[in-house]
Amino acid sequence: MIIDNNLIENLKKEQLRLANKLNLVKIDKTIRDFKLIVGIDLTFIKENSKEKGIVCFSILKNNINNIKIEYKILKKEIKFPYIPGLLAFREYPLIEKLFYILNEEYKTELENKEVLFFIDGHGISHPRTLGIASHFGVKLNQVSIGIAKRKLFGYYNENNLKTLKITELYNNEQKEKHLGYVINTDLITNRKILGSKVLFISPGNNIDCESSLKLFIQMIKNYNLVITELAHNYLVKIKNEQI
DNA sequence: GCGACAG
DNA sequence: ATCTTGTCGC
Ligand SMILES: [Mg+2]
Repeated sequence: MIIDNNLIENLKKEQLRLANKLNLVKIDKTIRDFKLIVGIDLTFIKENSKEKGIVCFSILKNNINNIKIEYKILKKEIKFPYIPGLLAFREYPLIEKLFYILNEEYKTELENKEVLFFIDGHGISHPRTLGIASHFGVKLNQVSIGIAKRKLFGYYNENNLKTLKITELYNNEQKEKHLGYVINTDLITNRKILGSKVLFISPGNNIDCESSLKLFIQMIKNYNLVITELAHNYLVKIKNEQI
């Protein structure tokens, strides 16, 4: 696929248009109040000299005294390249397809926003406050949070991260806009998460920074897992199996 | 012009 | 993200 500057500019405008619809609000619910927690990640393969993406939803079903995890995957050709800041245009179309399959099974829960989505990538911690987690949350009007392993955009205090194991991420040195948090995984667990010692947590949509952090930590404390990591590991597994 | 730059 | 051998640490 050939990407000219004109297309890039139009896609950036599309991001600004979607960013106007962001709804960054406090959520008083705890992690246990959500019927489902869904982790989203993708992997890529070459098949018949075509690049294909495989998306995985890891779905934690939180019934009373009964926690179950199931997986859904979908494979499709991907034509759009990876461009920093435009990740959603590569990965979101496939995510959306699997979302509509999920919607057949959990229509009510999704309509009532009783599903919490964690997406591998940034939320509002993005040059136009529209990382893939926000793109997803705005287009589908769902509650979403971004979990990224590396910084894309913003400023934070390295010393605070080192000493406090957590620090806030802002759009600039003047701290005009709070975009999320940078966490050293030592804060919550003694292991790396998704192969990383540092994670960037930011709101996708229908949630604010503080609630995003709260629910992320509650997920780890209550269920002893990071849901996007389950999706990631599942993809690694099926990739190794099919040869 | 140069560095930064999710997955 | 993917490719990919040896190598370091528990
Ligand atoms: Mg990923």
